[in-house]
Amino acid sequence: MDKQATIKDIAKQLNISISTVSRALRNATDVKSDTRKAVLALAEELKYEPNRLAISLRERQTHTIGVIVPNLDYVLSMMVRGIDEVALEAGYTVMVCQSNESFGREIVNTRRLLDSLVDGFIISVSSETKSFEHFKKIQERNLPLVVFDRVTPDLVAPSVRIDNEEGGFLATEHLIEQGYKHIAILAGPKNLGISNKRMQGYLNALKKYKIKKVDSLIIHCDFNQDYAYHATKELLLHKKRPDAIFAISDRMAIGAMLAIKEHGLRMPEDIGLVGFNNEPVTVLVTPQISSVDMPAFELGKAAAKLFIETIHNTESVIHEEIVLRPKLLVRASSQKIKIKNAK
Amino acid sequence: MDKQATIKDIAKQLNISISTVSRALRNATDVKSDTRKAVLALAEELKYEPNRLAISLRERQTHTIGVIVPNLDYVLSMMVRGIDEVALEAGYTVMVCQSNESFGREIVNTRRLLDSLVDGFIISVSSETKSFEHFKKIQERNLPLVVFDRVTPDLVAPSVRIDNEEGGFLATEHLIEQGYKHIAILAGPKNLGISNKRMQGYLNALKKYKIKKVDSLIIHCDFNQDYAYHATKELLLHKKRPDAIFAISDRMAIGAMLAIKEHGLRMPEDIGLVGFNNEPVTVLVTPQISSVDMPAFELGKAAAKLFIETIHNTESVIHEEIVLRPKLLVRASSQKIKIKNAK
DNA sequence: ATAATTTTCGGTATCGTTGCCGGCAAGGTT
DNA sequence: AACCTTGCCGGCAACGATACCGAAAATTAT
Repeated sequence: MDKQATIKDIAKQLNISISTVSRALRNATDVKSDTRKAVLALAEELKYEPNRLAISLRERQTHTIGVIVPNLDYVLSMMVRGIDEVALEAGYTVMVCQSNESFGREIVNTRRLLDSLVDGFIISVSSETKSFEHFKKIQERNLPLVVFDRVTPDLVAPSVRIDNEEGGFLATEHLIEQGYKHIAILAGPKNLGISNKRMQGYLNALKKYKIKKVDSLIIHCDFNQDYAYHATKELLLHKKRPDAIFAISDRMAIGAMLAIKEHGLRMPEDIGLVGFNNEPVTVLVTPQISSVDMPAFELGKAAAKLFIETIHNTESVIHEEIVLRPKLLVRASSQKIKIKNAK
Repeated sequence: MDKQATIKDIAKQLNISISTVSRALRNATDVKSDTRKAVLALAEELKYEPNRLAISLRERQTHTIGVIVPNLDYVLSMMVRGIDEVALEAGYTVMVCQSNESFGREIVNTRRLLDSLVDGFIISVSSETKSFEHFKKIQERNLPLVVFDRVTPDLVAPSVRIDNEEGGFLATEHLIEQGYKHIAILAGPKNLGISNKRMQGYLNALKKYKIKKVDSLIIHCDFNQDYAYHATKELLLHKKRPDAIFAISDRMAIGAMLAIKEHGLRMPEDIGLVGFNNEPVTVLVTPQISSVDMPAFELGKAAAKLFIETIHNTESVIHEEIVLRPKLLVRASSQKIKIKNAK
């Protein structure tokens, strides 16, 4: 049972030609119904399965999508699940690679997937990435490339993301409405578009409410809990410490929360906190953390749909840009003004 | 630039035969150094890349590993990262599929990966799975199959896991030593081996300390937070409620914690709690949850190493079984006896 | 019965690559 | 000078499948 049966085995056993067998298995025409029956019966018996490699080699497509993500945290793994869902439905298999937020690893992954002859890419770029040559190589080969979540203007491609600017705005406006005056922002690396957009929303909100932007309240640090923790500790030592923090990810919000607690401050009374992504952990900690909800699963599905669409319109290059709207979920960490008539 | 250059293009341009080009590119022997130089130069210029499909078709192997996991939560995504790490190093690319804890989905995934002609599988079975025919199909084709984390005796294959029995024992013994008397266990579905093993450890500890097993303290529920929450709520309504709970996963421990808090009980004074996996969330909640540490990344690496080993020893069927040892991390949720001279 | 048509099938090329074999020329050995 | 080695290269087959073309067989028309 070691070797898989091939079309040739069937042909030999039935004493007919290979081409006839092939036709009997796929094409409806050009084959007598008796022979077809015989072929199908034997194929069943031998557990014949067409060899995808051979077909792929001929057709020059593998029905495989290369997906590169910076990591597989809660949000991204939800997105991948969305991608998977749609891709499977459309007859595609997904190869997921993690870049671990490393530029070098991203290049290796791209190369590997190109080698594997995937039919195209769905990508979320690493936070370390500042050059996009490796992705442009994909486009030079005329392979479809969809960017999701972490979108950047440096890479022109169909994309799916949420409106990060609006998300940042919602979070900040909410803090302002709650009466916070000195609102800090924990942003990511300066080259990370997603971070810049959220910060732009933050700035827009300040402007709308005529609050002066204070540079020392704008912190750039790595996109993770530890850095956020240390950045917040420093922030709280300022002579005029912030009375609210908008962290552009929940991971960072958690880091901030730990620092705040260590500093003996109460949330939301002494300091307000809003995160981003609405990860499940936000409702597990005390106080629960307000967060901008990210429709991750839907976003993944949209990305895969856009990919399928792109691959079917190989001729007309479309550069669609899908933008989903985020919404703010207010929780204890930022609700200073108690609601009187709560439902 | 649409089509990738092939060996044939090089041959034509240099007016030499295809085989010579092939030899120039790989084999060191049998080709004049002048011609080799010319070939390499032209290959460089045309950005020649060997077509993996053609090679795979010939060699009958794709250098791809199919990985099927029930989900991509923290623990599993760490394991996948470990697998990825080792696989990449060894020249393999990984295709990750999520079964979403669904039996049907697992079958579809297996079939897809078999179709894609992966060289073998590294699998963690879904909690819903009771029949293993789809996996046995893999073995019938003589493809290497390594099972990790969720191992089951129904599927004979090389495997990597932690000693779940020991983990369960450590957790339970610790609770006993802290003076808890009525220790409940939140276990998973009855067909989930990983759960049964941890429960066996729990029973072993009870036996060692001559504590009678009470059936009403043994709860089977689905492997997630919600079910654990509801199960715990019920548990706490018993006339003789438990004074400690061992949850066989941190997710379930979180569910239990929520129910405990809602019930107005204090941890660790009124009730002790120990989880399993040592997910980061355990130190974010209040009180911090004691947990049995799972060396997830290492386990993933070990699984991939075992896979590589298996694939290189195709002749001698090895059924190695690697067991990593867990260790207990004691935190506030279960530390009733305060340590006097803490460091 | 013969011609015209339709059905059914086999042969061949192709996808891109490599392994095997055989051939030819240059150089070395008796 | 006849033989043998070695270096270098091209042709062919094969991996598994399908598309295309033309031919044989079967059917229909004349």
